Amino acid sequence: MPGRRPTISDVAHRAGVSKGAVSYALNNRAGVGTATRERIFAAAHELGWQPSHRARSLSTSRAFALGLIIARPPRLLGADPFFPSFIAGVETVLSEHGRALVLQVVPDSAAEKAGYRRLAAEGRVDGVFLSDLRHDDSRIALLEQIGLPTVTLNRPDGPSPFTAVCLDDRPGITAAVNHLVQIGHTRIAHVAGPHHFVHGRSRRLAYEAAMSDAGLAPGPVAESDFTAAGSAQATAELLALAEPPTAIVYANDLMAISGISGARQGGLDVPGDLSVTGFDDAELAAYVFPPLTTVRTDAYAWGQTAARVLLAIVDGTQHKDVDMPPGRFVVRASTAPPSTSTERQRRS
Amino acid sequence: MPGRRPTISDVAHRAGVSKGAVSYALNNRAGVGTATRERIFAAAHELGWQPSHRARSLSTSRAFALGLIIARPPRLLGADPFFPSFIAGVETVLSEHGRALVLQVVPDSAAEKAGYRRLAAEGRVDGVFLSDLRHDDSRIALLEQIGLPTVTLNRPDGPSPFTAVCLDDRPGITAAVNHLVQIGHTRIAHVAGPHHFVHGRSRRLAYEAAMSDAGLAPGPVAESDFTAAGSAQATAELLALAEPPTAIVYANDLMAISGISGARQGGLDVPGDLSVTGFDDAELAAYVFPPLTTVRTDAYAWGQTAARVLLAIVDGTQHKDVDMPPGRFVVRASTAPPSTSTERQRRS
DNA sequence: TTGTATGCGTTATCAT
DNA sequence: ATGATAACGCATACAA
Repeated sequence: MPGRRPTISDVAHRAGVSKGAVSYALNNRAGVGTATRERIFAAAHELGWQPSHRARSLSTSRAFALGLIIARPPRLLGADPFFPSFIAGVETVLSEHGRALVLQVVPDSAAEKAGYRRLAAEGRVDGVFLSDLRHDDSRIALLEQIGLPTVTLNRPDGPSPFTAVCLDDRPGITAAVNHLVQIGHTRIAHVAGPHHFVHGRSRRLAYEAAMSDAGLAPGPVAESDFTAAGSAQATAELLALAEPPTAIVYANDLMAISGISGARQGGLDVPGDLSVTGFDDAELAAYVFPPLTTVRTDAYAWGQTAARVLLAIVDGTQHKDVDMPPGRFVVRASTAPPSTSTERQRRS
Repeated sequence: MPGRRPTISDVAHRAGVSKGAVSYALNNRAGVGTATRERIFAAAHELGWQPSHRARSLSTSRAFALGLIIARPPRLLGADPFFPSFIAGVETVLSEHGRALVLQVVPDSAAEKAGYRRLAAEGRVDGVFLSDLRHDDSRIALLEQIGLPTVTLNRPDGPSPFTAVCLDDRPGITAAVNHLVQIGHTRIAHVAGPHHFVHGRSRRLAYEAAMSDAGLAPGPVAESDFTAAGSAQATAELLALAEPPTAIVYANDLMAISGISGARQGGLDVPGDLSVTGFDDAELAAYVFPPLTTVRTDAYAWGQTAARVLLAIVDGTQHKDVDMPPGRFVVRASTAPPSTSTERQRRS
């Protein structure tokens, strides 16, 4: 039989035992004597046998794969450093466990739901990561109904039967506001992500709380969409106010970088006339001008942990929620004390 | 039989025919009479039957999935807008065809090879996309030996049995150089990607050819690594030369943006003292200061085409190489005529 | 057209 | 406790 890959029957034949025995032995399960077990191992090794993933999948009704669906306009996807890093983290764990990652990228939420249905119906995956949580997220109910094991990235704001792996973004935002307050800013604005995203909302709330805690009225908030284009518009609006902010806390780096450019385009100096903070600490953040003060989050580690938790759940283990260490605030050169108010007035 | 999903046998039973007949009917193949065919369709519909992906996989020895392995340091992955867009394009096609994408992210080339072996050995995928081609790419031989159907993104510089889907980056680079020459630059440098990458090399060669064609000696070239950090160093080296360039053609946007910052950090004005061009046209390119003159490539369309071609190949169709329309040169504000030489001398 | 064998590993059942 | 046997899952190919 040249070329044909050896099957479990071949191994059984060679070892002079039954298929069943081989299966038990190779899966390290009781019911096989030590001597036979060794004979089976030897035979398997000599034949170069390795299990057929497909046959295994069929007989165990498992996919040995996990799924991730990303719902974003494709062109914008590239701008966000989160997913690639997250996926890389997931991968390191999955590959150790012989699991694969099935990835889907869809343009909108409707396609996303169809995607989950399909992954489940076809049995492509044993579980999924649920990211970019939304306010009153309808995907929770869908996944529960489908019965697909799920790990959510952060905690949904509604009821959820799923384990959550969380990376609290509030401390980072709080640190940013506190830093700005400490160096003398009082008119601190926020460019938020969409409020229908849990992380858009939670960062905004953290900003508002930190402002209040500092005895300041939460300044103007412009809701944007995490994109550079959206930020350009939001920033322009804020800077056009009668009393423009002296500092802006952005909900991610991409918007912050775009914001810096917008300010400069408008003739402002950063950080002289406007301080800026970001969130994520993308690679580029340290290499823009001025280097961006931001919050470093470890998406890679998040991916690793989420993968481990989901694997455990898929294997039937209960798992309680996990909290990742929150992001660390990194001060670079895009923040500085505000110029004196007379100077500001002259400019605006 | 509550809860159990209907099998092909159930359908056969209900329609009063054999399993085989059902299979033929449902796959629209000859050998089933019209009347029976309709009976079978009705039965399948009533039972809500849908084919089991796993059983199909086993019996057809196909995975109904395609693979992509990305070998990059995870943290840097997020910076490059190419893969997310490419993947999104791939996905749109695959989902139409009921195929999945299996993604692997690995830190280095050794892990990548192991990855291909595993995908093939486990029969996880029916074919793969080969990206980030390298000079004398050893993966070609590996994939050929494994016998995994493959589509390469761009043409390898060695012999290759695989179909290539190409997006020529040379016209874009040529356009960038020509543009700079036209507005008066003569000392035009290049920050290249690693030469062991085909696209690092080809962009450099295009730069050199364009310079020669313009009657200019190809200026200094700094080989870098496509990252912001690498670019910062390369840019610093170029600007420290006795005769620093008045313009730099970068091999990608990320390096260009970092380069702009580096120049500004060094007290130079962009584009006043230094013109800069990029490559990719990432979303951010239009929203940095100054907005980046660059080459827009359509990674999304590239992904779609590559997916279609690979699907055809996997289905047994021969396919000849495909050429995508090359990137379009987009002029923004990071390029301008050079300042007079006296002004430059004063600065340097 | 139909019945049956095939692909492959897992697992429940049975005999020792 | 150890091992054999057979059923299972499901679509497809092929002989009947």
